[in-house]
Amino acid sequence: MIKVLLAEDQGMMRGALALLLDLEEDMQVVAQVAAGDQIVAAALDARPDIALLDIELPGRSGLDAAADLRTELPSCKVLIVTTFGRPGYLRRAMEAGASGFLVKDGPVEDLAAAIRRVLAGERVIDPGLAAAALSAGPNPLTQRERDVLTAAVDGATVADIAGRLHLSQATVRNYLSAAIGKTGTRNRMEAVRAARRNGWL
Amino acid sequence: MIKVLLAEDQGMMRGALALLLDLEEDMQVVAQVAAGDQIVAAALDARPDIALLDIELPGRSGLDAAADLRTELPSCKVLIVTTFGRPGYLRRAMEAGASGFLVKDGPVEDLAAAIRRVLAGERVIDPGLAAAALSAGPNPLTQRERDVLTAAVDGATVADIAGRLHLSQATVRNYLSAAIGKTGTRNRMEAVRAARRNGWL
DNA sequence: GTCGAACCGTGACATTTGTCAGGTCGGATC
DNA sequence: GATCCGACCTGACAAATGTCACGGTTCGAC
Repeated sequence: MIKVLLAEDQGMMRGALALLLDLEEDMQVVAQVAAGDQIVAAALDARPDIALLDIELPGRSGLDAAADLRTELPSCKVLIVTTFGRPGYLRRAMEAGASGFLVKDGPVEDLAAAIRRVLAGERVIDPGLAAAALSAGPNPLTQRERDVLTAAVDGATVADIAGRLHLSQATVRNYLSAAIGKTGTRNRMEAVRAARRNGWL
Repeated sequence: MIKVLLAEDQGMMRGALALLLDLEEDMQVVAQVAAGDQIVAAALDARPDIALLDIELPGRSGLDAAADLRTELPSCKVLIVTTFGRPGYLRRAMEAGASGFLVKDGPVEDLAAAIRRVLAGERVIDPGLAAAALSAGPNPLTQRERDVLTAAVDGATVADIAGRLHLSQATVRNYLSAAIGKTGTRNRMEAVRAARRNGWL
């Protein structure tokens, strides 16, 4: 019997997937969590064979939780199941030790199949997405550039960001300018969108 | 037997919900579509008793499709099932003739229950969300202000927007300024976010 | 027929933003 | 030790943005 942990913040999605997986004769959902910072504790308690992790979760990113899981419970495989097939996400998932990366666009049948393949030792990755991740290259942004960009997502002014990050306004502008240059965009909003699309934030 | 139409762009979610509803003895999913502009055609073909519509769909908004359905197939009830419980969405859904408004956060059991209640003639609306919709008030933005704001979401410059909407740059700035004023924000990005949060776009 | 509201425009102004050319400092790497 | 790179900073400049006051048209409501 395959024991599954399910981390997904959307209640309806979580419930539907749990119900669906429990219908499989050889699978059983032994833990369900809605927040990223509950994943490790729930896994240590329920001892699943595999963890299905969404990426964008409240509390802690599924990618960070995946890395934690690899050290805290190495016997548990990790399968990332996410809405957004972003190149940077895939790259980070692999670096975090995930065994598979599935986007929620595909048919439901893929899910149980992916679980079985991962448990059989395979790596499950969408071929098109893998190609996109390779062609997109690694994240060109430095840590500080990411910080400044993420602080700019909600329309904060330079003064806001400078205050939040304890930087000079001129420095913030320089980082923003660098990020705009590296993303090949024209202003901070385009830079934010480009960085998000690639999973660089 | 309750015949259900399902409109949802995320394949995994759509499949899981269909499977789940088909498990109910008195329900049957007679049509599944992934795009908003296929809803009416599919409904006229399959003649469902109720249509579950997501709002943010490719092709055509679920809210617009709901209005179409009310005229093309009045016997079919509409239940909006969406990720985002935005006040403006709820208001528009009611104006479009929807019988219910459900957010995907809640437990799956709510879905079948909501369908049955709608078919029984009830209106199904989250009480907290209804209160929020009332307190938020109606959409204060004019049509043109909405146009300009939506054209600004991707970080387009004033010149871009003016070109896309065939307006003078000065006019665009005036509309943006008005939208910023009405939303009580400080710049166009905050205005966009505020308008989106309220479902005014 | 008057009124208000939405629509579209102009011109001028202060502020914010993006760019560029510099400089300091610490930690890798060779 | 020289050389890179990233983290910080400064100052100055042009461009974009946001605000304001003002004008005009159209259209529906009262």
